[in-house]
Amino acid sequence: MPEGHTVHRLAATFGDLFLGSRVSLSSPQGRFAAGSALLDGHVLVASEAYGKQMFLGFAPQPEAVPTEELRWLRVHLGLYGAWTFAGDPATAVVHAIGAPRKRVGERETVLAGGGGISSGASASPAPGDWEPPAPRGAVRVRLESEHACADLTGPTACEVLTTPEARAVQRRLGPDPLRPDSDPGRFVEAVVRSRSPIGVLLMNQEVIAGVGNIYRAEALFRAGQNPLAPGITVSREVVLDIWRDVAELMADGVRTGAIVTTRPEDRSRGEGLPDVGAPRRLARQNTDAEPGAVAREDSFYVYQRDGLPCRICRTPIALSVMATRNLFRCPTCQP
DNA sequence: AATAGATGCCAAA
DNA sequence: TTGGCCTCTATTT
Repeated sequence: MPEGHTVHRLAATFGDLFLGSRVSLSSPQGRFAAGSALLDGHVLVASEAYGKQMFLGFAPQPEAVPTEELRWLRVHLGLYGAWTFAGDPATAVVHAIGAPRKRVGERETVLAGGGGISSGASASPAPGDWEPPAPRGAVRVRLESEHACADLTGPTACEVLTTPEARAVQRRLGPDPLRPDSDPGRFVEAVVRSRSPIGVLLMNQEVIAGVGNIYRAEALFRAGQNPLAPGITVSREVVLDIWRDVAELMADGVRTGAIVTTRPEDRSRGEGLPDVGAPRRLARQNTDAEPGAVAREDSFYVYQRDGLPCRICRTPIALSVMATRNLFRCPTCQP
């Protein structure tokens, strides 16, 4: 269950692991057999994220190929999609999973050896002898190089596109706060010209690309903004502040692999506030066990904290539904 | 064993 | 607004 920060990490991971390498593609599950065949044996020459979508560029040979002639694998993880990586022991440790999967001990690392999640006992093979682990579950696509492999499960979109087709997809997306070339003004104008609630606009990928349900809820809380307010009623200044805040939060997310929107002083473990309670459902963070990582129950102001007291004013967090998704809000702090 | 639910999104009504 | 899709995990029976 990724928002944009996860996809940007994934694109970076593919760059680390496969850029410049010839890769084989297969579809262990079978549902992407035709697409895999189109790219099988090609060289990865580009790895990019636009909002929640990742584009991997392939060329038939390593020699320079005009951009117009590349083939692109477009992957959108949707709600459940995930990538898992494995690599030989010599391969640098990298990061990134899509959907959080709480298997004991799982981290954002490349799994050395053939054993999958907890490869454990078996002696590491010599780098040259590395064999990728057997696919686990319904693997739509496997990318495999000499030293690493990546398995995709459960994507909402996975297809091969030409360059113009890929561009057409990208053009329909709003500015992505994680891309340096993005124009905040496009976001601001789209919001202040719309009668839709700002809580809907933030989830609209044509308005801003990469924001999902957590960043929506948290950014609106941090702005003290009622999600129901029509965009047209919000000042440009406030909208621009929201852009800047989201950009910073998401950049943190890329760095750490986890969404953390609380300021240290607002976390229950910190000074000051008495324990404000754990959520009843334990959503997962990729970095739970990481030393220094912020615990999941301290990471958010409102997301999945319905019924719990607001960290600032103690009013119970309210839950409703907006744009088909759960919306969390503090009725007092976000009037 | 069965079900609910998840950081998403589309098409049909 | 609703149903459908994709997959896996945690919770409930």
